Amino acid sequence: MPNNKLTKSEEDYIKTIFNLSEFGNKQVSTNSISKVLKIEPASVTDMVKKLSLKKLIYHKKYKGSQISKSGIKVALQIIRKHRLWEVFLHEKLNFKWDKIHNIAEELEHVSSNKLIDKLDDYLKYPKIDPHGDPIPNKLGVIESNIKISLSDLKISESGIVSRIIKEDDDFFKLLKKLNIQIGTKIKVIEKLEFDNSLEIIIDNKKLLISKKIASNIKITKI
Amino acid sequence: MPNNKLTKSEEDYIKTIFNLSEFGNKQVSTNSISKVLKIEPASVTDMVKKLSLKKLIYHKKYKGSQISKSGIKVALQIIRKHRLWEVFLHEKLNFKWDKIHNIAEELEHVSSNKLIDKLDDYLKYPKIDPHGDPIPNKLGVIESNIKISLSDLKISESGIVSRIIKEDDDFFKLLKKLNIQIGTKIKVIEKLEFDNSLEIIIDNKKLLISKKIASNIKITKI
DNA sequence: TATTAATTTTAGACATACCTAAAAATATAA
DNA sequence: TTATATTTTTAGGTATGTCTAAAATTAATA
Repeated sequence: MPNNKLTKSEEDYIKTIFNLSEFGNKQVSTNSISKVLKIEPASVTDMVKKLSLKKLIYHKKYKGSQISKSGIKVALQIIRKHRLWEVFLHEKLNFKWDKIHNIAEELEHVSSNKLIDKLDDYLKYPKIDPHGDPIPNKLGVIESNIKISLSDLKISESGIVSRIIKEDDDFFKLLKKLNIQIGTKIKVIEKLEFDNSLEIIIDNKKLLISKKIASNIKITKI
Repeated sequence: MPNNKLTKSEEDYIKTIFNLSEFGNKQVSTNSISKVLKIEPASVTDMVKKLSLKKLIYHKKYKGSQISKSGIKVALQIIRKHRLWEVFLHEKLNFKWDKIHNIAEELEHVSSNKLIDKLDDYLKYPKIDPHGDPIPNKLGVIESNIKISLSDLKISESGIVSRIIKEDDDFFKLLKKLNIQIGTKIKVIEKLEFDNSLEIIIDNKKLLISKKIASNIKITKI
């Protein structure tokens, strides 16, 4: 049974809980939601109760929240809208990739499904958004095994190295020196405006790599 | 002094008051706003007081409301957004012209001015929307062109439909049924004394339309 | 002009989505 | 394991934007 139309607030909570839950597997604490949305924990408790009544999440007092199947469905549709709008803003309106998030944050709450499907068609069914994040299809399915360039990871996102593009001994040597190989876990902590270099963390050690290096490394987002 | 960001509700009221005021010249009654927005008169009174405090309208108890200069400015920007989105929906996403109004109604409240200016550029600065309504530019200026009401056409005169006044899905549907849209050529062949209905010819077919319908259709005389 | 009708406003309520302060439950540390 | 700290919830409050019912004002009509 499809739920009634959700408010912008409800949608924001569902999206946040989904994002914090790592695809629905983890319990999400009231405090963590509070921090992401910058809303006081007491208010989060209120909303979490409400969403629980609507069966979009499960919630037990003092025990955190877990997103439900129908909650995941809703979340994926919001994420789909967000990312499709990001593609539009970037590709058609020529917004820089770091300027599109806030605008998409507003557009994602426009309700018409017909609109988003037509937009999807117009954009030729893109699989990833300008940040490299995968776009769920109409049914909420995310194509798995999507690999994106390390240089497309956003700040504070992580991934596992899954492919090296440039097949070249010198490049391999360089990577070895940096302790980067297939399977290495990498987290991006900063992107320098100056030359697009990435500051990353590997095994708790910070290092700086150029955009060129990063764009020759494919990773699977985690 | 630019006002703080307005809520969706406030924007809806301002737009409505502007539309009812015929470019700021007329007093607008509480009841007429109530009817357009489908909100009870008592609630309209509340909001009208609030907008008056913000100097977007002038309001005297029991005497109706008049939109102020800054109110007009705000209204024109909302209308600009609405109509640019309509062009986008129609031209880029291939929505039928009678389906776009409600979606644009939501999109017009997305706040970014940068967004709307880039959209304007992307659409190549259109002058009219799919309903034939003029689109204010960034500064709120509307390029004028002389249009008269279909109901003011005389017997045996013809014109091209250039604008639909009443923006309402039911009315759009009716027009579609009658095969009337922007660009349709209409000739008036009779005006009935009985109720001021017009007998007109479209594509060599005669039909009868009420005065009310005719007065909501603007045409350019040919 | 006096009465009736219509419009507009006031008064009091309600839902939503937030807040603060304090209490309750859980987690951590001595 | 008890004391302390942290997290979460409850309780009560606020602003926004709506409502209904009734009072005030203005307009229409007999």
